[in-house]
Amino acid sequence: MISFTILPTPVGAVLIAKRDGKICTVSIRESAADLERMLDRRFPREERKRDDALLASESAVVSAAIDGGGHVAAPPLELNGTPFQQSVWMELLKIPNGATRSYAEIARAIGKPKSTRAVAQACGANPVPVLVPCHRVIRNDGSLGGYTGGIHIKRALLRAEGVTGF
DNA sequence: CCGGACAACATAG
DNA sequence: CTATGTTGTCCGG
Repeated sequence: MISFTILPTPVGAVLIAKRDGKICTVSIRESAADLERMLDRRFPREERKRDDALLASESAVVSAAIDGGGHVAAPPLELNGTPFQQSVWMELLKIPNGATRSYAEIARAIGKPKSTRAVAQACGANPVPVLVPCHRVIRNDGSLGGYTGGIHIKRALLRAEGVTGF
């Protein structure tokens, strides 16, 4: 059973889904309809129910994070993935609000300095964007790199955190 | 500065 | 096994 909520934000419609008391998905799309479709793909044959009240506190955290300045502790996350992906996501959680890292730095941090590109893939596979700050990972040369759903979202998130120079 | 070639690697199909 | 990608480095223009 998946409980979810949808909230409007400056970067688009955001869906937050919870299962067994932990956040399993955060998704940013143009419209609520796109989000519903995303749920169909990611959780086929899984009972889903919208419950805004249940996800009220999480909504506040995500909204604060998107607007910047939010410093509420991240809620429990359900991070299912390969061992490699999990190590990358754990590393991303260590990046302070307003700071950035390069893909190469993350690769070094997890002990696999040559896996920079694989790190980028793991970022793209992050099921919980915003809460796991994959948007704080940029290129070595200072350019933004890419972002699932569009770099405009990545730009907006970074700018909201006060990151400059891009 | 800009484009092209290529190395390196986890994942998906 | 092959293709791909949120990279990085090197080499010519």
